Amino acid sequence: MVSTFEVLAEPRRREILDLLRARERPVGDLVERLALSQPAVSKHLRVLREAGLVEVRTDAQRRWYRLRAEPLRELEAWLAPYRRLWDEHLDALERHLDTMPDDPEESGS
Amino acid sequence: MVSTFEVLAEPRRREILDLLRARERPVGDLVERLALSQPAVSKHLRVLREAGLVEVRTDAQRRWYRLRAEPLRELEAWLAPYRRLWDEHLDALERHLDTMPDDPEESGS
DNA sequence: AAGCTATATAACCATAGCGACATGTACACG
DNA sequence: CGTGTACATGTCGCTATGGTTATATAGCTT
Repeated sequence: MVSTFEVLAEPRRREILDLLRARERPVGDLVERLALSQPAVSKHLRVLREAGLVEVRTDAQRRWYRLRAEPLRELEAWLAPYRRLWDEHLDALERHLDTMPDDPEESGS
Repeated sequence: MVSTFEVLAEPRRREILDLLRARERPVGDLVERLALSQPAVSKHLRVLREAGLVEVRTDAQRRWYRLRAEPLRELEAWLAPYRRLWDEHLDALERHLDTMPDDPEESGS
C-alpha cells in the first residue's frame, strides 16, 4: 500500500486530481489534457484508485473518474500543527519590523 | 530541484520534521531517534535543506537543525481548494441522513 | 460474428531513490 | 600535532517508479 503523500508526489497525479476537481471525466479526456500516453494515464489512475483518491463509474466502454477528497484529510492532519508555526514566524517578523528604526541604508551590502 | 511534495513523500523526512517541530536538534539526536544510519540521516537533511524546510546552525562540531515551515505553504495552497470539497461531501451526507426514514432494515444486504 | 472504440494490463527499459559501508573534513583537546 | 568526535560526501547495490510498445478485455455497432 502507498501513502497519500507518495501518491501526491507525482506531478501528473496532482494534475489529474486538479482536473477532476472541476468535474467527472473519462480517461480519454485526461489523456488529451495531460499530453501523456493512455497507458500512462491508466497507470496513474490505478494508483489514485488504490489510494482512494478517485472512484470509477462505468458507462458502456467509458470509465468516468471522479474525485474523492476524503483521503486528503491525512495530509491536512499532518499539516495542521505546522500551520501555527509559520503563522508564529510571520508574527515574529512583524514584531521585528515594528521595532526596526527607519533607516534602510544602515545595514546595506 | 525537488518539489516539496516529493520531499515529503519520504516517511523518514516527515519524521525528521516532526521531531524538529519540538525543538532544534543536532544530527546525532536525530540518528538515535530514527534508528537509521548517520549518513542516511545526513542525506535526508540535505534534501530538506535544499528544499528550504530546515536550516542549520553550526556550533563547534555539532550542526543544529531547525525547522522552516514556510515552504509548507505550497502544500497548504494546493490543498486549499480540496478542503471545501470534503466539507461539502460531509454536508451532503448529513443532509442525506437527515432525510432518511428511520427504518434501517429496509435497504439491508 | 466482425470490427471499432475505450480502457486496462503485461512486458520491458531507463532512471532515480534509499540504504549501508567507507572515507573525507572540520573542530576540540590533550 | 595527533587523536577523537560529529557530521558530510562518495560509491555501490537494490528496488521502485514512470514511461513506452504491444496485447488483452469489454462493450457498441452493423
